[in-house]
Amino acid sequence: MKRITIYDVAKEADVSLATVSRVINGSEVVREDTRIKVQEAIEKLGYKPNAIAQGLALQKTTTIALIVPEASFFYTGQIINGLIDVAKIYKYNIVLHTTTEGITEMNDIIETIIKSRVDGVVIFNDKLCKDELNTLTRYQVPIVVIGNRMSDETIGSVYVDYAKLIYEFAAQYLEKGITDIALIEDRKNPAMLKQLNDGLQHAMEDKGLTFDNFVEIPKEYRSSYLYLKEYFKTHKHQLVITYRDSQAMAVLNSAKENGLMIPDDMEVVCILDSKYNAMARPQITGFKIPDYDLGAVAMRVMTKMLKEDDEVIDKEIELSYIYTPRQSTK
Amino acid sequence: MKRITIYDVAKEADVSLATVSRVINGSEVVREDTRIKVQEAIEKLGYKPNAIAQGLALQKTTTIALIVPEASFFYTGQIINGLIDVAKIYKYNIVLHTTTEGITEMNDIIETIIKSRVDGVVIFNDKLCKDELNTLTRYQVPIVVIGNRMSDETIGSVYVDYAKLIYEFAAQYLEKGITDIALIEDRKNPAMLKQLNDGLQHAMEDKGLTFDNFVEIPKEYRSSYLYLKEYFKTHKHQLVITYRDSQAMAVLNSAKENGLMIPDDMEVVCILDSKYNAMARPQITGFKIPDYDLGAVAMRVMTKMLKEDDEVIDKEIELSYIYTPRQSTK
DNA sequence: CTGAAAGCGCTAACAC
DNA sequence: GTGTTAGCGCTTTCAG
Repeated sequence: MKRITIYDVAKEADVSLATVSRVINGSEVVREDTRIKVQEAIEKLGYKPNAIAQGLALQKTTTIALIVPEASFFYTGQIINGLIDVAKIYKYNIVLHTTTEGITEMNDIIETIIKSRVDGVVIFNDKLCKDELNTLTRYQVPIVVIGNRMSDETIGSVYVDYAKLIYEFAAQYLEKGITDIALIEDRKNPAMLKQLNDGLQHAMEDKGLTFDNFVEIPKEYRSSYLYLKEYFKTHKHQLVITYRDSQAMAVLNSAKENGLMIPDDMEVVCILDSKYNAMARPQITGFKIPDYDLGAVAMRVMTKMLKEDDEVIDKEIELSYIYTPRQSTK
Repeated sequence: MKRITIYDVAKEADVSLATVSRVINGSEVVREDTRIKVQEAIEKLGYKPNAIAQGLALQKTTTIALIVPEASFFYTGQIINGLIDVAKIYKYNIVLHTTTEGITEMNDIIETIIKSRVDGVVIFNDKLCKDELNTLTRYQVPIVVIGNRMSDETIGSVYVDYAKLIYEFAAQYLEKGITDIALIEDRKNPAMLKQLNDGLQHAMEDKGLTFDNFVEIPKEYRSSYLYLKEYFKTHKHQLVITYRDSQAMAVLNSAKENGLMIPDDMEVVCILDSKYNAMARPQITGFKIPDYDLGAVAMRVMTKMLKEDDEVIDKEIELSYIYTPRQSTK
């Protein structure tokens, strides 16, 4: 099948290509019968407008780029889902970029993004440097950041205040006299870790204490499980806080196997709740983070930034979490 | 910053735009000093070639579309990771489409894909109809299907033979005289289910038996857990087979709470292994499916199909699984 | 209400 | 080696 263009349709319908263009774009000014004539030609030829050519002519691609660390974590998946679902509503396409360590230079991604002339980019990335944002800004690409609070002429953000989350949570425990609180984490996500650290620190300081119970574990489940199995032979805390579900499970399994009863001997909480937390035994307490909404709202903010009218919009949107107590805390 | 084009660079470097085009595309024929001159102009102006315009001129977009059911399952995530990683090597962009139930019509996706003139599409979708493939084929879009075996002039596929997998597995058990085998599954993925069913049926028939132990459970963990908690009050099998990790865990938890010991009273196996299977207690036996590779190989097949030379390529690629025994089977 | 023509930014013959 | 020019397929004034 030969590539069929607007020109073929024009000939078939015996009108000019301008008219065809008008009916494609739903212009009001076309007379009913010529519209029908054109529609039929389109149908007959199986014509589909070339979005690339449209993009060139209109100087916009109706696609936005999404940068995530990697696609396989449940919450990144959810963010992608949310983002795509609302992108669909506004007819935007999503081109996905991952910043897999060792495989991709962030710079390369930014480079291809600029070349591809996307209308905007949504970034959910942990180690996100100001540099990258700057070059994007230089090329006037609107940005929405997921996870870090910030805003600017062309930057918006959607985030959860983890510092506050952990502060409030820890404060409760400290209030009850429980002060041996440990944070068990790899350093995969420095920005997040900083927030958690700050919040915890803050809570401790309010009680005249200092926080120094940070336990660094390996990045993968298996090795952290083994690591912790050793660790809990000689250590124990009143409360252990982890970030991801797999980390909480490593704690759970290794502690149990060292004879520690959860939650009686030690309480465990996982910041980023997931369905797997409810499948573990004991079920793990967590905070429901609105991951799907982070994506959805980010995309919504993006569409607003992309609209021409200068309606004032809120460029920093904080989403809230829901404490979800289960069996791993008292 | 004004949009800067190849023309600006040409003026700045005092050459024609053809020359600029040549250096952008690494043409050999440019003299060294003019190349440098142009490079400097590009640098100075911060010029980035417009991929849209290139796409128009070259009749190719260097982007391929990926269709998945939804992004949040671990294995879809892995497929995406694999696909993107190799796409990166060949400089392809990935635009991601999800077929979330109720939100998207498959037809709409196909429509936007055709309009966006991607160079190819990779489909990992369960309820994938021949219809959609046909319209894609009609517009001569090369296709690689993940998960179902098929091939054609413009269609390739990468898959795992689940029928064989389950056949071989079940045959072993039947050999030992274990015949009360149940398949516990929702009907989210009919194509997959059919394969499993066929394989199991086949194995049973080889022993002069028939398979009729299909137990349909709800699609979400929580409800299937509750469903099974009732079910195991009055039922019990020698071997239970599930598809996804969450289903296996629902079985595990509900069975345990009904006093069934795993694996002594009942063995459990999960077709699609995941890291969570190793976190459960008892740890769940499964089959490592090369999800990352499914994505990676699919993309590799795609690049081969896209190459001009008519090197004969294998368009049906079967990947293998690895049986991973853990504690939930004897 | 419809058509003619310029332009979006780039590539690829074809000249020179 | 480098420049000229004709597209790639579509949108959008500007006339009529």
